[in-house]
Amino acid sequence: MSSAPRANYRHGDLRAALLDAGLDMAREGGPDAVVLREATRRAGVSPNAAYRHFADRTELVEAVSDAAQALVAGAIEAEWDAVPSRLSEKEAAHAHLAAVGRGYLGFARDHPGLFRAAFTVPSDLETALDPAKAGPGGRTSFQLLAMALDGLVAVGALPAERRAGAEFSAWSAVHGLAMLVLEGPLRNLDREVARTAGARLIEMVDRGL
Amino acid sequence: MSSAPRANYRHGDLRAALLDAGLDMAREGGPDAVVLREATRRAGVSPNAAYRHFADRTELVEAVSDAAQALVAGAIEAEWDAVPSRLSEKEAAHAHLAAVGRGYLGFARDHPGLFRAAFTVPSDLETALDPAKAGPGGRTSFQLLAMALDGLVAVGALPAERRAGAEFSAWSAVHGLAMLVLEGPLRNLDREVARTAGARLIEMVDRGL
DNA sequence: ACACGCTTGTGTACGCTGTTCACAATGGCA
DNA sequence: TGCCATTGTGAACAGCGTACACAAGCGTGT
Repeated sequence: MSSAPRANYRHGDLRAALLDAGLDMAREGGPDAVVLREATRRAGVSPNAAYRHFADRTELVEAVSDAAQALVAGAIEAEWDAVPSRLSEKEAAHAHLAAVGRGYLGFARDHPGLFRAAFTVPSDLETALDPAKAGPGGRTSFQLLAMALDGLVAVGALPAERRAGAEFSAWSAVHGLAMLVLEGPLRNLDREVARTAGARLIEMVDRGL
Repeated sequence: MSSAPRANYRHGDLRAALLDAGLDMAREGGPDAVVLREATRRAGVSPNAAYRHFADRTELVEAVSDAAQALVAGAIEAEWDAVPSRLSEKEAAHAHLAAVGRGYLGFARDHPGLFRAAFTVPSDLETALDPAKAGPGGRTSFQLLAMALDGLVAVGALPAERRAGAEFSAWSAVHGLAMLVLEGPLRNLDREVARTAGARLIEMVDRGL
């Protein structure tokens, strides 16, 4: 933010500034566009200063990824909360699953660079509960998906014996569409077509799980 | 192949040699590992020689991508051909769809670098019919998927009104799992778990399309 | 047969990247 | 007040993609 040449030798919160710059770059060009030197430049600091806060370029990218994942979780939460409250239990359960899918795909559409930074980078499932990746509501996108699936089981819309591993199937479906459209062979797919493809995909998941 | 310092000033087929080197690098580290200078080094040639055959690094990577897509198509064809011939029409149609999914996921598992090079790179759907991306049987993976879906419609296993755009849903599902496991948050998923997740995913697609 | 000229490979150079090492400023704590 | 761990700086290196000018080889027309 403050691009004025700082008075002090010390920066104040360089780590945050670098992460911020990294997020900006990821927004514009995905994880590969996160370049360490440029981040230090934007923070008004010499290149090597970064190494006091990140061991590596990859460590910076990972921090950016975590932050981006938190943004995704926030987008999903927003869709979740927008589900009308006057639905039957069963309708609500289906609606929540669809909301998770819509939130995921919507974020991918609206913030392609951040989306790719979030999910195309080292950071395994073991740490899917890491609060750093959670949204304002304190839940990660993975946890939100799991909640939706539990809801389906609770109302009898999903047989309990098919619950195990259902996250993987549902997640794969939306993630695949997002990747195909963002950086894959569906890159040039018409925006509106992509949108309806998303809707149809979510139907498939709901029906097929 | 011939690493002996060539006698001639001319190389013979430098383009093929560069592409070959590129494929090797992609095999080991995905599309990002395809580095132009290293390719020329492996071909025993000066860095700039590459520019006589590829305008860009990205053009080299695209050539590698096309070749990798052809390999994927070949893997899918192999699974397709392995479907037992003594099945009922209906069983065969389902089996062919599953074969396409298995071939896709199997290739991703066995050749992660090439898979990513194939599908995570510029090259839009418009050119999905490009023979350069076809397997030995002359069909691209996209065409094979379409054939499987047509087969389902033909035997009445898929309502005709749901046929349109079904490629996107089916493709998204398998592609998503592959990407999550290869370079996403499911990176460290146990190999066997990933395998059963793939099987379950294919069931979901078959049921939900 | 020979010279012309297009194609293909070479050499040098530039700016960019990530990263290392030795050094300097700073501020909190004894 | 003086020490010292922390945080920033400066210079340097190798590797990358790429541009420009030049050289070697081959095909062709006369």
